Amino acid sequence: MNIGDVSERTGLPAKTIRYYEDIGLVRPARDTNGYRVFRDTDAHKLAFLGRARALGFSIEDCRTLLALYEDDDRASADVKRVATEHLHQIEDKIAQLQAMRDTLNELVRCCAGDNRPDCPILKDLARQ
Amino acid sequence: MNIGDVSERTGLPAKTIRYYEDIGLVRPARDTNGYRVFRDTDAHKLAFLGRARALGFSIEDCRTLLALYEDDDRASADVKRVATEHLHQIEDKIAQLQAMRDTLNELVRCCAGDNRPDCPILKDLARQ
DNA sequence: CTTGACCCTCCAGTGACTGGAATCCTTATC
DNA sequence: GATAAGGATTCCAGTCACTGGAGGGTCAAG
Repeated sequence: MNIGDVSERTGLPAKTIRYYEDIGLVRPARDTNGYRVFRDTDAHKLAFLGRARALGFSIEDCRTLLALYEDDDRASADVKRVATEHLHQIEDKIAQLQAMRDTLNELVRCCAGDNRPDCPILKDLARQ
Repeated sequence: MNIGDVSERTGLPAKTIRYYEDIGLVRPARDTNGYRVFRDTDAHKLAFLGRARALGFSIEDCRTLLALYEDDDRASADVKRVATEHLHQIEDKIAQLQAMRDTLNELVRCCAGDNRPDCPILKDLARQ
């Protein structure tokens, strides 16, 4: 498989796949012409990475998860730890964003949104 | 005021304040020794920026908001537009993160987290 | 005069790509 | 055999909003 095929299969842009090779997440073979040659296991790994990234795991988490995946002697506790930690970060982020949203909602609600200069949003940002 | 004072007043790191000067958000005067000299209006602007950033506005949004703030002939509609657009982006982000959280929660819930290798989290990531 | 707390500039790095230039390889068509 | 399109390669630079660090100048106190 060339990079275009595996890109289509996994939904990852070719650029991203090259980047993943750069940082050592995959190691496709090379054809005599210099083209990358992806085997099924490579495509499989890339699909794994795509799904882990879609769940918001960092590249370093993905590296860890991939290593655990390939380790037949792993403990599921190790996987769970990574996932739980990530889950907490997501929950923190959601809480942060919700706080922003609530404040913004209130400010937007109070703003007339007309052609006069008076604006509670700016007033709030400029409060002493 | 030197940069340390204004940093303490606004809660922004000195590095960040220098960066804001670099990108033209503030233009403090200079003392003969080369030190930045911040007037109250500069400190006030920086506090404004700090609050806008805390609400998640991008630097470019901050630039726009600051310009509107300083324009006595602004229309509050312009401010409201910026804020509403940002609010929508935050809401989208929250929805994304909640979807991730729900999936992760389910996966974590199903994982025994013991010393056996069998793991539904990896199984899900590796699904064909 | 020294010490320590400030301040300065400039450069490089972060995360995870993404865009673009310049070039090479393959395949199909004329 | 020439040519053109499409896909592959590398390498460099840019994104966003800082942040860290090196190497040096300035100031106030003791």
